[in-house]
Amino acid sequence: MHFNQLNLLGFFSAFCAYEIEALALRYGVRREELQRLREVVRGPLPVKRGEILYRQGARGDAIFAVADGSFKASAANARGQESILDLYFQGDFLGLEALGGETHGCTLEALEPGSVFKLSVPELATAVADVPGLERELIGLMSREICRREEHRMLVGQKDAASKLASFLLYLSRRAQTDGSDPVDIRLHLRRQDMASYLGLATETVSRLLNRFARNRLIDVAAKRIKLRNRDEISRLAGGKNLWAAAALLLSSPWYF
Amino acid sequence: MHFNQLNLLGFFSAFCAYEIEALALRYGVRREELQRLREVVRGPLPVKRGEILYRQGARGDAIFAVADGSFKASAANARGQESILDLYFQGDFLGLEALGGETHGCTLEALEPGSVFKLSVPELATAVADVPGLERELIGLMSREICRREEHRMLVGQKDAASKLASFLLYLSRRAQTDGSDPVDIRLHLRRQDMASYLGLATETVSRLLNRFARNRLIDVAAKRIKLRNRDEISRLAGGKNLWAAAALLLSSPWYF
DNA sequence: CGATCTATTGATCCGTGTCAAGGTTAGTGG
DNA sequence: CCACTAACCTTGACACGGATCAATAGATCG
Repeated sequence: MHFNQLNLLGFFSAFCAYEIEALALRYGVRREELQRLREVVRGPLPVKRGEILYRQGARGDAIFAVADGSFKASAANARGQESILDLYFQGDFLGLEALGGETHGCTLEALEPGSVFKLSVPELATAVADVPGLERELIGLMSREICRREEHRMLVGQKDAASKLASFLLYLSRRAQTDGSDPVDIRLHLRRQDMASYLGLATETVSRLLNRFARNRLIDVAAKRIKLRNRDEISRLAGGKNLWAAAALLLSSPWYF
Repeated sequence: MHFNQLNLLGFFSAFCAYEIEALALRYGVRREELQRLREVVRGPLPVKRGEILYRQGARGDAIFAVADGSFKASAANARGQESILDLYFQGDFLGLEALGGETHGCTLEALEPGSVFKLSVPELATAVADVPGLERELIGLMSREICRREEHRMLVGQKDAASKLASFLLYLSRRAQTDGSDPVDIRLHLRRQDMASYLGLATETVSRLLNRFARNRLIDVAAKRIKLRNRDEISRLAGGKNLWAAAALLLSSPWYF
């Protein structure tokens, strides 16, 4: 058995809806392994808006896969105020940082009604012995998680506020696309305050920028929705002052050849 | 067999210096498993200052463990200029983000003469079948890597430049301590330019701040060395304007009880 | 010992945080 | 269904931190 990023969620869905026999046929997996997995994966469990999946400091006894909806990870920073560390959408796995046996470093809250699959960590740990390829799949998940977070780190590292916001919009669009949602008319259940925190900006700056973008016909802003109208211009903003120089430098950098 | 964070590196060191028989006795590991591991781990391999372990875009066909020295991970950002994504010290594992089978997202360069253990990814992938607990150990490594990077993300997310630098100094001190180096007199083979990039600041700002800290008797600055003289004051700076408020809020937050 | 890269220091200016006030939305209870 | 309240968003004025430009001094290396 070998899972991969795209089909794992679909597999979970089928997993809980179908009989073992049908699944074994459909995915070419041995019946005993499936039986074992069914003991580990629970769901899809419905979650309400504002529901907390786990809190900062709690034991990492479960990880979650987002079946539907969106979630925010937040933590109290050194100053004591909440700051948004991460946003999760369909297909993302939550709580991987606690797989090493440590506690959760952040609090996870649902931004809208949705549903998740829940995987108990202790049960997962024993199941890996019975299900070949499962642990390997976990490694793949974590490596992708590292890359996903890396992207956010580069985002908050940007100096220009407009670049940050533009990059953020493009990221949301990309995510919507892979989730099968509309990549142009983006639904986003996030307050300005949360966006600002996620981007490392002040609330007022986000508000000002969104409205400036709207004035310049780059986007349309509505409640809980942002529509991209001029993607090229947004990309240009996201890339910094001159993308051409970047491209030129990239082409001349040694590893490229 | 069960490795853990602290002894894995020591295990590698012993691994390459001793005979299989002696190791099997010392660590209580079966001889066949050791034989298998020896095929995967190479080193310690000496590296020169400025040597590149891998380049951005290269296939992720190996991961490395730092036996000695320090390394910087850099990548060309959207603007085309190099930016420092990460710093690695003794005991850190490099290249984990490529374990999922993807390419390296950054270039890895030695900051000083040192040595590394090299683990071939394809060989590692086959070895996990023979060595129980190895894949599980990899998952632990990656979860810690996620947390380590998270810390950096919070660092670059800080607004105040002095906070960033102070946090950075404390991080270096903490790392030096766990590596058995002097946590007060920190060796650091890093140009101002690289520090600035790592912290998301301008070179001049770093220079000014370091000298301001030195003027205020917080630190002593020498070539490739920084000595912490007033750790309390540095902590205060790192924590933002008032650490007390933060502590109070933390104590009153619901998950704490 | 010059050539090149790196660090320091000063002057200036722009961007964004902060404070303040008013407007809008959402959620609650009568 | 509407009044009421609290939370959220927008907009303006202002100050300040840090980026940027520029020029000099110091370090490093062949």
